[in-house]
Amino acid sequence: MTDRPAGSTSPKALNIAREVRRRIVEREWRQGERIPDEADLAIEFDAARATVNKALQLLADEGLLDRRRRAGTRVTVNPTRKATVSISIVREQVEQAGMAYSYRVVAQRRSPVPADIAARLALPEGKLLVHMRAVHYGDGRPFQFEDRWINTCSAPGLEGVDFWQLNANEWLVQNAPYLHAELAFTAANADRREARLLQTRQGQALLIMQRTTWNDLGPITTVRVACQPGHLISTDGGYARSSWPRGETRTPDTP
Amino acid sequence: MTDRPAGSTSPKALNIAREVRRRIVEREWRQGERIPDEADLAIEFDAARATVNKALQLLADEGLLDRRRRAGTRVTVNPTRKATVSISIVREQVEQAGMAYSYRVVAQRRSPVPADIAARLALPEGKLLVHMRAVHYGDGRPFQFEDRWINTCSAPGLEGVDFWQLNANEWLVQNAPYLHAELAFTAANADRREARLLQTRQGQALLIMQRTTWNDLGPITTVRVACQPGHLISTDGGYARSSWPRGETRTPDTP
DNA sequence: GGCGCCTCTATGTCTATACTTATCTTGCGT
DNA sequence: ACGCAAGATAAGTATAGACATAGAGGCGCC
Repeated sequence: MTDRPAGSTSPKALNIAREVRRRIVEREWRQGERIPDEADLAIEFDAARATVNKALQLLADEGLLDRRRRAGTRVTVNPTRKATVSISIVREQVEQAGMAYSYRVVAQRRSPVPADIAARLALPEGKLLVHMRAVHYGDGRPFQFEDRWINTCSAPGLEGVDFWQLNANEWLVQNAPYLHAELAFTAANADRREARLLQTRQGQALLIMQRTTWNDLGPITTVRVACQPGHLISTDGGYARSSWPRGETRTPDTP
Repeated sequence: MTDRPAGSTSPKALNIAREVRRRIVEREWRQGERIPDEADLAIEFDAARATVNKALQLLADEGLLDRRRRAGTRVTVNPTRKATVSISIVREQVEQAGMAYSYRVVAQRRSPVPADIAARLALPEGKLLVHMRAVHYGDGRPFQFEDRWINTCSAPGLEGVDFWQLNANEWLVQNAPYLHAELAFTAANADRREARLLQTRQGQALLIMQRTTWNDLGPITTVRVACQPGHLISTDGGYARSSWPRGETRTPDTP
């Protein structure tokens, strides 16, 4: 439905990229081998060098090619492939799953940052930040529990906002675009509070997502999100801008 | 050390991207607002339209801009920002952490695929695949436990390989480049086997990474990796190729 | 032989130009 | 009023040409 990258009618650069990728995957060009230079490929594919360049850059970004000036382009030996995780606001995630979204603030107050959070934010320990805890629900069932610290200094306009009413997540996304973000995943056993708020048992393994954002004024917010048990975070396709079937296209047979 | 993107001597397209990003972050151009078209920006920045295009494409990929033909470019309302996880071979991860890598195969045999794995691979249930379990160690301590299914049909040349000796992970990376990959994270409580192999207690929360790769012949391999307790998977910076000052802009005071 | 300088090459980047394509706008005809 | 077609516009893509620059390889000097 989205599109059918029909192998020949899509943009030329993508066709070239696809063909080069094919040659690598089918081992016509093997790991570590040098491939023809841009000028030659331009002739072969009857394209301008800039177009070939674009295609090869794409594959280099994917991690399939190694390119160096003067040395030429070669197939990566131990490809470090990249996958991208898309972080959208929770409400959208929930609604996209066809559930009704709701949200409850569990606690909110200004308090001094503990050492670990301070370190993460590179702020002096004990500085007063807004600390809040909230639960996001889908169809009334707990979806995520977030424990967030907000640095009002980096989020002008935040003073007058009442997070008991407004969703901090969305307010920040819409009003405090960031320059830099860090994101990490880990797992942890649910403690008493998490178990209660996520309506599960203590000790249950939870996927933890930790996220910190900065702008030019400094750290904006750091949040630790505990996902409902069994929650899955999946990444986009194997190569950038690919438009692989959204998942359900279970190719039924494989000869 | 790495580089000093001195704000003006780096590639023109990146400078433009940086400036546009700044205008968005500092809310000169607000969410939903339409920004000047490429031609105008080209004039303003004294660049060719192609250069501006490149810059804006970059920001669109980051999720900061929404671009549509004829409609122009506007600042995304609810930016869905993307982060990328880099997946390299385990040995490199371990060695990069300054530890000595080792590896032990726990089990390997051909066996019929159970239903869940079959579904994931879109293969008929019961098909004979290579099933193996292995543990990766860093400095002798368990680092990851992997449970892998390999479809020999999609990995020609694999027949003659002895995985009791060779590292499957590396063999596959080097010999079976893929066209498409799926990657997902979740958390699970360690079962008896996992607890034993990872030298932890049963019930310990583990970060689970599930990965499946495909080439044009079909599914190649699917693997479920259980990481050592506390393991953190972190993503690259908030925007592509960013190089945030690794520490000096620590605004020490915030009035 | 080893070190450093020079050269030449393949990629990196930009430009000006042109054409394509999606889609918003306008205006015409009924 | 309404629907539809024509036009205009902004992004998408490609191209030829140019210059910049990293860096591999060769040369010569000591």
